[in-house]
Amino acid sequence: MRTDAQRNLARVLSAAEEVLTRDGLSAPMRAIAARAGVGVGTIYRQFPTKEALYQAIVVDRQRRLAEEARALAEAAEPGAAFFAFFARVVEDATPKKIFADALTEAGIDVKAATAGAHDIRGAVETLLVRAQQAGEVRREVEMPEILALLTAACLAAQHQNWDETLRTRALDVVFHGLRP
Amino acid sequence: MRTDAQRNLARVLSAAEEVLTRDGLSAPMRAIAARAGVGVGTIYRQFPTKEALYQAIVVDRQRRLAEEARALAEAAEPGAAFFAFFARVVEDATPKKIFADALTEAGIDVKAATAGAHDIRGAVETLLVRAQQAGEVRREVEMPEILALLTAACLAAQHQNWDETLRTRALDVVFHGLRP
Amino acid sequence: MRTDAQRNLARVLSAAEEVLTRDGLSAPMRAIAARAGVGVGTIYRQFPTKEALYQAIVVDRQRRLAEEARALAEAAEPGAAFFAFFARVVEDATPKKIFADALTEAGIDVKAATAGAHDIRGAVETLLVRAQQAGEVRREVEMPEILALLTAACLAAQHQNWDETLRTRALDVVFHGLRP
Amino acid sequence: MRTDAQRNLARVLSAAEEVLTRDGLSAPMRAIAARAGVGVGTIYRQFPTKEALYQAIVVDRQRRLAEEARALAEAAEPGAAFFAFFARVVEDATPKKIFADALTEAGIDVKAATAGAHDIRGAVETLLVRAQQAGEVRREVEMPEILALLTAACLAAQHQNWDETLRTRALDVVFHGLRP
DNA sequence: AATGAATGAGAGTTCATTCAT
DNA sequence: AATGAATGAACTCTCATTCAT
Repeated sequence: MRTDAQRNLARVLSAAEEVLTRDGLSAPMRAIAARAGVGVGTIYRQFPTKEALYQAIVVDRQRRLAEEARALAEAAEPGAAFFAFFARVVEDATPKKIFADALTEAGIDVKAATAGAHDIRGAVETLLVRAQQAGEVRREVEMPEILALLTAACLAAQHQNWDETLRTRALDVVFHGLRP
Repeated sequence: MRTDAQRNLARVLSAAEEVLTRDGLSAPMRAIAARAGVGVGTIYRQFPTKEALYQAIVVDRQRRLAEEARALAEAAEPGAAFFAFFARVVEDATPKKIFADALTEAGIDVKAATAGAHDIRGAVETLLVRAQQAGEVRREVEMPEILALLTAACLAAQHQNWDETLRTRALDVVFHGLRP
Repeated sequence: MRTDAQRNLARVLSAAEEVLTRDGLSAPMRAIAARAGVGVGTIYRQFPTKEALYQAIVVDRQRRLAEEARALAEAAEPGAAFFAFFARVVEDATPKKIFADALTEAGIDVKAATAGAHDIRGAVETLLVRAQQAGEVRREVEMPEILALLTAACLAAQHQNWDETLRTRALDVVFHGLRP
Repeated sequence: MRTDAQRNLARVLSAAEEVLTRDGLSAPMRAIAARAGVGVGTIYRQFPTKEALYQAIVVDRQRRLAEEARALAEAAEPGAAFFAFFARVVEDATPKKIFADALTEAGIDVKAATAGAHDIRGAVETLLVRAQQAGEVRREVEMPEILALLTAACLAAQHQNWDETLRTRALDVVFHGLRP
């Protein structure tokens, strides 16, 4: 039964991300359960409340973002890597409100900064510092505003449904402001 | 009873702004009515649905923003005026989700751009053009990204509850990116 | 002010009959007031409750039906007069639920039978007796079933929206059953 | 939980029939739920709206009426069978407004006439034709007026709360009118 | 005397959560 | 372990009735 349970957990997380992302936090648990092909009771076995399920997705996002950031940390061109990561996150965020929440927590939650696997803050900071050392980002820029700007772009991209043109033009301004 | 009705309308709008702003669109109508010191029926007399009440507040916001923008349009220093308006909006937005909705509509709704009193888009554009003519903002920057960045900052300021320091640092980057 | 009040009373009754008849008892008082061109308060000055207003209309109907019946009581051909009255009531009832209520009260309410102006029961009975004396209606038929059948036809005509053909065919059966 | 669900469905239908029949369509869902000993949510699980619940009862009535009619279709004396069915329906209808609605639908809805199990129209027509072939009902009488008269009697019986005497006397007239 | 704004109980309906199966 | 039927509080909205103007 271990395997079944694991598969169900994965299914639930995936379905919840899809449904909550598309319909907002007010989406019914039934809809998530139906998408996952399980009963609502099965979700409640894993997550005591809807809020807990949402948090689990946010944490999952953080983990994936941190992974991407770490993957770019070794890149040959630190400046390009940093800006690519920034743009990539905003691009993915367009239809996904949850990205912004993931980043919000990263900016606020101190514990998250220390948790190894989910240390998105540390991973992004590595990118930032390397880009600064390469002279591609101004030295006086610090992490809080990076996360703030990243969150802002994600929120607005999702809220206003930015198309590619608008995303490019808006990020151009931000990147211009980050460069020396 | 004309006077009473007017006072009640004002109370309702004020209470709705406060409550919806604080608790989001999911705040119950009862809560708004209680805050306004009226019965729920009194709200429904003026606004047929909750959505209509929300829209009324958004429109009111647009009007106020447009007024502020127009007031700054004659300022002696166009660059300072533009950046001051930008910063002012974000500052006010910090606890008010509704600013972002007002701006989102301005970016999307074409009709809003033509309605005299609520023409926030036109008012901001005047500020932008004058700042560009004064050489304080890059010529290639256009209205869509201005509204997108303004919305983004408002959303994030509210979502993450930006303090003054964070707001200053984040806007510094954006303003740096807008300058030549 | 007496004239104004009287005119308002007439207007209210007329509007109430129209609206309640068309939309049923669940029609809002506002709708009736609007149709009458008065405020709701004006209705409540004349009728303490919605129920009282409805009763007033029923009584008014009874009065009119009784008048029609009395007018036919002197007719040359008693049989034709009786059947004509029966058919006439059903015809008028088609879109007017209130006819049936007026008749129902006539069948039940003993006081109504004694009240001069509203004595629909007495007026119909005169028609019936004369038709029986003329040999056009069977002697063993009595008032209770006459009112019951009349009510039944009115209710169904309104409920099923009888057209002329159906009304004629259904009443043919009833009239055939009443004749010797 | 299949058994519980079935029991609850039966309870809900039974309670709904009783309450809607007694208090009309304006009876609150809460009252039905309380009568059935379940929560309102349980009703909404089976019936998406109050209207749907009402329709379910009407359809159920149609089914039962059609069954009774079919049972009588083989009877030895066609005339007696037809009149017995007519009287039986009116008798049962006395406290049940829903019978009339079931019949109204039968008279209007063409689809109902083709649906096997609910084909009340077809079942009654069989009774009628056999009674006519046996010379007990006039040949010129047709289905539309039969259903109209049946509905009328049911409506009035419920509306005026006919007692046995009144029912007998009223139906005597109708049956007399149907006979040659 | 007339108005209609205000009230608030109560309507239908939804959905997070529980728990019998 | 998994299901989904059941629960009922809470939601938005309506409308009979009251009462300040």
